Amino acid sequence: MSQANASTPQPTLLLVEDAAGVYQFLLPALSAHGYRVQHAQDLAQAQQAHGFAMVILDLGLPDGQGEQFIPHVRGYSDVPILVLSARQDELDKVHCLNLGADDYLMKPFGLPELLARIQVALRRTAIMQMRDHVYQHASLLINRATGIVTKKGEPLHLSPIEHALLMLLASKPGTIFTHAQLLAQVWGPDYIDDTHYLRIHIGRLRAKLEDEPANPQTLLTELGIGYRLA
Amino acid sequence: MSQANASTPQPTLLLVEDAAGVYQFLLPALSAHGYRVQHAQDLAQAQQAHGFAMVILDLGLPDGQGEQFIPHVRGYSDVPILVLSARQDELDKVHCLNLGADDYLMKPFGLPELLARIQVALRRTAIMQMRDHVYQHASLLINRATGIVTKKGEPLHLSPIEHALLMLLASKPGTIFTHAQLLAQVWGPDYIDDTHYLRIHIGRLRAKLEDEPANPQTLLTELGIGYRLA
DNA sequence: TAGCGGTATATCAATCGCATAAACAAGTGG
DNA sequence: CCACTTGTTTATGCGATTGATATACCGCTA
Repeated sequence: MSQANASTPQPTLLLVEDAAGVYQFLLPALSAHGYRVQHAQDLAQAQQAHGFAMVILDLGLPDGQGEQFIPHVRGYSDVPILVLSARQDELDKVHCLNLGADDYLMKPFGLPELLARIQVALRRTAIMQMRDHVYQHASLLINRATGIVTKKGEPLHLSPIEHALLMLLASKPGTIFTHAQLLAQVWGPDYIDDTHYLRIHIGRLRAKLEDEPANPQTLLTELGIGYRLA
Repeated sequence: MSQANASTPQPTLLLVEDAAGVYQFLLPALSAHGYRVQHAQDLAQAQQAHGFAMVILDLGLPDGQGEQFIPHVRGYSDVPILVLSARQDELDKVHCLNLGADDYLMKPFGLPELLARIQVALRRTAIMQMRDHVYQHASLLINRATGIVTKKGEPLHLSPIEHALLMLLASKPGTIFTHAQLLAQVWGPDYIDDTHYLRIHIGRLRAKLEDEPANPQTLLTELGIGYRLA
């Protein structure tokens, strides 16, 4: 797998590492693989860092203070935390993982494994972010961030009301939205009784985004309750 | 961190493991920590599995076929994959991680570490966040957040009254709701004496969500008082 | 064993809610 | 000014849901 790509800039890693022997090796190695790296040599520096996409934390810091950094980060962020340690104690592993770390790599480790595990962590967060922004069902794709809706790769053109309806439903796929909720959100609070509007526009939406509009697989009716996305 | 809690069911794990010595140890251990486990002894079985929240894959299968399961799963799902292996080869680790695995644990490993890494994977996929909203009993799942009810993984279709009744009962599982409470909430205050409505619709609910409707295990009668969820 | 209160099930017709079509009004851009 | 898109209204057919009635059940007691 290629590590770097001109059109997809790599994220920044925060390397918390006090041992010169380690960071003098890791810093150029990570850079060589396309990562930008912030380096902190102690907790104070680490706590001032910002803008990083993941943390590589060496527990070799004195007094076991390194572990404290895990809940500290977790207090404000969900970025992946990969712990490096020379300790062989399994309980220490479990402790760190339960504190909120995502991975724990024991020294000595090979650079390929470290790179692979960094990739895993970044890939996982990328998937989660995509999941937050993209809804997919069959050949239908809804990008909530951009508002773009495509079917079989072709962009769909939706009217403002259709768009608002679909975005609302896609904001919580699977969740049933009641008629009143949809009407209030899309048309306004005064329209919560005009369910016939809803039927018409749901019908038009289905005509555009269902393979068989008469047999909806994506935009589903909850009889007597409302609608939801599959 | 507590592993199990009667009212907050754990997700299902798919354990792909052919060695009896391993699964005879892992199956009860995982169950004891509150996980439901599907067990597949070979790839064919594994590929037929569905409904699991994560995969624990032992690479001990013959011909290195275990690795093939990783891209297979990735073809349709982002569920976490944790690989177990006796191989000490670092390249093998890197290979699996690059194929899409989320973690790689070398034998011998301790149960606490395995459990911690399972927790990490599930935490990452945010499945744990759903727990507060989900009621489970036997194969019945009620997601209060989405309003979706499934039995053995298949979504159940409920009528509006059935839905309202069940959601009300599921709002406080175990609590007895009197006939009057249910009638007032679902039908309206004028109907608190029409207990026969209740009987009919409880019966219809049971027909849909009980294994043996004639012998209810989930939606229970409190004679002379009302109904409750187990 | 029959009777009783409370509960469960079956059947069926009336009703309700939904999807669709068609027609019309309003707005937009060329 | 016209063609086109979008939003609203009305009407109709269909299927699911509901509630009424009748009947069956179950545990208990006399």
